[in-house]
Amino acid sequence: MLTNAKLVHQPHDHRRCINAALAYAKDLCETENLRLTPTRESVLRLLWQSHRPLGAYQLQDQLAKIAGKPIAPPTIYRAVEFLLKVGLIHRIASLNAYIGCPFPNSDHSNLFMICNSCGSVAEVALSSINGLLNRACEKTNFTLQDQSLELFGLCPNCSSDESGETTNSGNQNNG
Amino acid sequence: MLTNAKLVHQPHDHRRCINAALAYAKDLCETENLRLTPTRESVLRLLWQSHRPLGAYQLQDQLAKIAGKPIAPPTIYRAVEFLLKVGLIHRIASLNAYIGCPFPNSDHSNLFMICNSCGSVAEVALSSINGLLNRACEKTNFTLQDQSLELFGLCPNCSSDESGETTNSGNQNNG
DNA sequence: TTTAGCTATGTTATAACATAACAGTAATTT
DNA sequence: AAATTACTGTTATGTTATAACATAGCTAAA
Repeated sequence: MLTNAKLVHQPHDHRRCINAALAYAKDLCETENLRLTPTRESVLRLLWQSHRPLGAYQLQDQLAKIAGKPIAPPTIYRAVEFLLKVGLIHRIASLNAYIGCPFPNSDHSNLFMICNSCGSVAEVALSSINGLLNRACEKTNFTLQDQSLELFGLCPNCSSDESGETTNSGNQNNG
Repeated sequence: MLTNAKLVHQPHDHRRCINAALAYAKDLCETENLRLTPTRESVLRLLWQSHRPLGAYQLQDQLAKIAGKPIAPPTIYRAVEFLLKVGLIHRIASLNAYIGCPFPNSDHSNLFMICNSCGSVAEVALSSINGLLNRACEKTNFTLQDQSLELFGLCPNCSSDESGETTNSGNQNNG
């Protein structure tokens, strides 16, 4: 089971996450002859500023601050579209939000664990899940092309919270 | 594996689907002391008119026709909220759309097979999936509360279509 | 049988998410 | 340098969802 769950829920040097993601992205774009333009790089960086997903309009606000000028929605959606296409980020459908992909180089199952309390999202790649899903699809003659698996609940930090806290701005460790 | 996949993708007497869903809903509401008001019943009926999900504004249009007067969005969202809460329908997050639940009385995994071509949606309840997901959550100390598992691809009918058809209004059997 | 409380609906406005369409600019190829 | 392609800017609009407040109708206790 490949996952960034431990990392997401523990204090860590978050600059490493950002740097690793950026380095990978630059490398990928170089070898694939893709253009990691300033806008795209900024959006990717923003999506790696925490382990919580950001919506398009949150990205818009933050990018506008960085750029020092207003940014229109299409700019964000174009950057997001590119990053999705090349597999550097994911869209969390149930949240209408986007998050950096922690293992963009590996086949994985798009399985997300979304904390209802602090909003953190960990990703899990689990080949046994894919096996089961493939078998279910075969049985029903469904040709599988893509998938979105989203789990909702409480992350380890929020689970152990006896405080009954239900805010979304809680005790996450973003590094 | 509990599924309505075969039914969804074969010609069938669709009135049975509608009648069964309505009968179950009425029974449930009676025994649980809930109110299946005319609006709620209409929305449920609309969601059972085919095995494709409907968006809130599609429901709005169709309900307005039935009612012979304009219907405002909150009316739809309230009915949908109720039906979701009592487990009679599901929300397909990736489509922002709603569909009747084919086995509302059983614990299931909220696993959907969504046809990219004709838009049909079949539901599958697979306890082995739930087992795997539960184990993955235990391993990572994630407290699972809810889930949304959405598979995209081609249904049996559209898979066997050699025509390369990509419309969304295709050859589905709604009964 | 009215009044208090609760549930559901009506209504208006707006928030939040996403894209169409077209103009302009920058990089790349020829 | 011209042609081509990829990217960005800009305006407008489409689509999905909810906030806030008013009204109506049911239910149960006094």
